Amino acid sequence: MPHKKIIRDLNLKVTSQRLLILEVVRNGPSHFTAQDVFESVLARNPEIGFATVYRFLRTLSEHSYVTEIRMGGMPARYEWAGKRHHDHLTCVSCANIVEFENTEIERLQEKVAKQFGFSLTDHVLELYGVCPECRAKESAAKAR
Amino acid sequence: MPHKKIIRDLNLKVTSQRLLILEVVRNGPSHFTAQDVFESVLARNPEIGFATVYRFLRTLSEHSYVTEIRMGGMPARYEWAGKRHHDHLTCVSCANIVEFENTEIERLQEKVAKQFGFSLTDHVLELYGVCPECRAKESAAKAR
DNA sequence: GTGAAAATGAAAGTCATTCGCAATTATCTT
DNA sequence: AAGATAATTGCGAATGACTTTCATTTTCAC
Repeated sequence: MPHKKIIRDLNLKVTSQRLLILEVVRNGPSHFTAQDVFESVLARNPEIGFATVYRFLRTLSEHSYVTEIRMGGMPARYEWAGKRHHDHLTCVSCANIVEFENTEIERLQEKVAKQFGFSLTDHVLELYGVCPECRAKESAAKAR
Repeated sequence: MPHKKIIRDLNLKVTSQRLLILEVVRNGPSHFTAQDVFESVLARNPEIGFATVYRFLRTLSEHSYVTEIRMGGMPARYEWAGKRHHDHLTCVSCANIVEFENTEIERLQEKVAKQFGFSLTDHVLELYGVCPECRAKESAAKAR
């Protein structure tokens, strides 16, 4: 979908800043913070304010164009929501993020909600661990 | 375990403020924010500082005496970690929290981590939905 | 083109949390 | 039990991630 159409779908005016933000969000790395986006955008247009980036990212996430993940303390991470639903497995040592999907877990979540009479609207599943590379490094360090 | 012993186990000095904080944490509601604790503690000792509560709660959570749950934006919620592991199902409408445990989900999480070669250290699973009471209210409101 | 309404940038404001530090206290040491 | 000593505290100021405000541009429907 062309970027202009996305903006119009949101009932917003098409501005150069919004186009630039979309450009960066869709062509950059898949996980990014508002700060990341702000910096990339700044490089191409030094006249942009970071409030504009925040504002637009918020709007995009409210309309499910991007997914916002807020884990305690640290800045919110975003990602373009085009792809299928998935959760994250994050390395606590190097911050590398792996995406996974597991329909079995999803199904069990629904089941739990139903058990308590809740209608499920959303969920957060974030796994934390040590990735293979960091595990290797750690055992190497221990052997030394 | 007596509160003094808990504090000594942490290699900390036994002070009246730490004892008071433990008192409040262990006898109050099971889920609480630092602000909640601060206010309860203030009622019994008006000479206590906010930072002291935060500092001690942080230490307690670092040593797994309490569990800290930080969801984006809002203040961190804590709970005494004595009980068995569980996750939360939170009502987005009235903020009521239901605890649940599901070993099947836990097992699948381990499996996912193993698939990617990670050793799992931690996880966050928070389900959001509308509780039975709020669902009833909502449909009543709609019918009006 | 024109003008009303929306968007923007810069700066100030929030809010939860953390820090710096001088004054106070708990726990040795003797 | 008194003093030494090192941790702890309360306060206010600092931080960091947003969020809002508002005067000034821009956009776009006519």
